[in-house]
Amino acid sequence: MASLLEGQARPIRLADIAKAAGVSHGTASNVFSRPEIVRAEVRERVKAVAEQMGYAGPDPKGRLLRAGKVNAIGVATTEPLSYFFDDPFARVMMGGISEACDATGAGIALVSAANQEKLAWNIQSALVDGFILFCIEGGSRLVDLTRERRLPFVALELGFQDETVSAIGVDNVAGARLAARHLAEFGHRRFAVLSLAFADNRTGFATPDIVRGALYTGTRDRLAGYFEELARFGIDTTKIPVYETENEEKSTRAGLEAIFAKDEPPTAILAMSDRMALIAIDWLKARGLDVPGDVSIVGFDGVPDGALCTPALTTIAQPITEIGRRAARMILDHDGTVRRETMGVELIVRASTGPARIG
Amino acid sequence: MASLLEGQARPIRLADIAKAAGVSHGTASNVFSRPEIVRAEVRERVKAVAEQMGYAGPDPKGRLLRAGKVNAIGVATTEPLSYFFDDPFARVMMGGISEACDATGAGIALVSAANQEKLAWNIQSALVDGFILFCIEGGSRLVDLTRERRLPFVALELGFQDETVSAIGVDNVAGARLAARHLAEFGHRRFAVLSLAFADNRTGFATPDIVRGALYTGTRDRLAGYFEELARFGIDTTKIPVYETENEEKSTRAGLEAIFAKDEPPTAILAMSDRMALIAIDWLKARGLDVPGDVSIVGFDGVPDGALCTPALTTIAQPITEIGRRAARMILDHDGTVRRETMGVELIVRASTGPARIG
DNA sequence: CATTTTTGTTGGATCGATTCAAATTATGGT
DNA sequence: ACCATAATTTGAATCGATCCAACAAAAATG
Repeated sequence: MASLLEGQARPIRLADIAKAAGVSHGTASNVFSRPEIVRAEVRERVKAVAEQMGYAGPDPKGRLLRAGKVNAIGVATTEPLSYFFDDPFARVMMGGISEACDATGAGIALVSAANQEKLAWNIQSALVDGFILFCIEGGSRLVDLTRERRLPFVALELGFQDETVSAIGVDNVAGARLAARHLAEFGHRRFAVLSLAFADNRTGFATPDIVRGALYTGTRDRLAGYFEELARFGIDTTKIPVYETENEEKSTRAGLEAIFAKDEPPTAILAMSDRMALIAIDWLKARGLDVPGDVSIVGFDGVPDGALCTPALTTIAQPITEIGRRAARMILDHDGTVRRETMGVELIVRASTGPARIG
Repeated sequence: MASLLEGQARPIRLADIAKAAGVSHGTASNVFSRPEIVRAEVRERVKAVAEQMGYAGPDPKGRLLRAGKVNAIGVATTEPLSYFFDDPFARVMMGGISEACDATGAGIALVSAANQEKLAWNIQSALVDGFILFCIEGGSRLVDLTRERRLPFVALELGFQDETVSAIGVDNVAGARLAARHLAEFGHRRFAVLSLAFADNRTGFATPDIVRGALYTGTRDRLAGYFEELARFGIDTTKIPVYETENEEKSTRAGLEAIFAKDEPPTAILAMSDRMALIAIDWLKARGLDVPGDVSIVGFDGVPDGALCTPALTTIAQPITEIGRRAARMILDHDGTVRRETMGVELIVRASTGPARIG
């Protein structure tokens, strides 16, 4: 008898309930998804049967296929998953995304992969209605992969000049100019730049060639902004060392070593991220250099940590939370159009910058 | 003609490709999922057709239904989604979960809901293979809801005495005793406790009645640990004010106000979370009280922020990352058994505790 | 050249639900 | 009792893939 096999772990389906309760599966379905349209008596009977058979409720896997909408947005990066919880910039951004998702009841699916094949697979198989892409390293590959899914997506924090992809970024040139002007007005004349990558997997001093061939236009624009403004102050920008890091501890410290090994060390550092700026402050302090007495430093991003460290970091603040909110909304109420938004930035003067030493 | 309707947004299905390429859907499927078993010539033809028709690749929604496995684990809480990125404890925990997920290539789906109906719906419809539950407020409801899904799940950080649910927690009694002993050995005799909730939505001084009827055994155990140990030092624990907060700014400050409004203010505070301890340090400093000179304070949890603030926080550290890793692995390689693990804790002595003032 | 093996391809069944037009039953009015 | 109308229920079709037993064609073997 079938009952002998009942012990099998086969999960109970809606159809099983329908059969057991003696109704059609259409009605059984209604009991769960639109209970008000089924007669009370029948409804209770079906529910009772379901309860008694240990039915887990309509399986979202089945529902999904029919409904089409997942009601979740995917946030993808090439960094490991922990990036979302460790990195201050990412965290603030996720805060904005969370807000927008909470407001509509949507979920968030975190997608990532260290190695390349897995990334492809994870993007291809993510159950989401759209993607928000954190384009750090390898951003272009991420975009290509995502485009194949033919789902709405927004690229964040970057310059893809590719006008066919939706993106939200900040005015990098303007922000960089703000930073440079601030330092120049303090009388600084000897600069160094802690740069983000111009292309994947690069690190070390950037030559003009590298800058010219920049894959990441965000990096390129920030540098252009720095240089344009400094040039207005009559500074020879060709002499300014630009060190590309991976925006983490090791390569940033290496960059600082290299920069300060030169003769004529800088009195002012332009860092393209708060992360690097914070590491730099730490490194300088450990070296016995005073910030801002000996060296002034301006970050970029405006992460909360910058306000808490000593000295508090002067920086170019992006409206990170707002960017996150907008990105999420772009996906949530996607209308098929490509949107490119550029947000303004703001110079926040705190304690890490001061007048250049006379001499 | 059908071609006139081609403009319609109807997405292309695998079956469409198969038809266009003149192969069966079985073969078309193989081209994407097991390309090695289909003849090169056919494979290329199908791929070309797919490319040309703008096929997005096999839709995971379809695949999912067949495959059964989502390859993602859900992390749920009753807090808003931003909790995962704001709260230090949650962040470290998510770090551990991320590690385990990265290792196996699984994704993370964040599930939450402010209001109750939405929570139910979100839990019911989350596309995941199992859940990790952050049982803060309303933990029991979260557990009940999740149980209905009949998917593997683990409850975190808590005392559910319910032995039928898998859980990972710490030895709250032992940890609390460590904290209490440390302060008692410093000669402190006047204590106050900043407590987590004993039941949902409570705040204010806890009466013995409330403690006895505690819904959250984690809170209860910590208090029991404090009291047991202090009693061994001959301290009358019935006199110790215990203030329940919601583990956030407002109620914690209210608690401190209330505690220090009493005559005989404490010289030592036992906080059941680092979060409260950190707020307390801030509050005490603002009030002109020295920590640990006037008041010593011990936290609980061991979040990274505790090491960075001034004075650095003495605390009972949980192996948070390890708990996260284990929880994730419990779901990832679930074997159908109920597992309950209790992890050890550790007293980390930093600068927020010191000898009691003589007097 | 017949027979066995190997390699590729086919198409029906299945995963677990929802939807909707049509059929059935109930209700109300005369 | 009879018919129009409203309230329920039914069952086939659909969502988009994967799996697999059966079959066909090509290659290897005797």
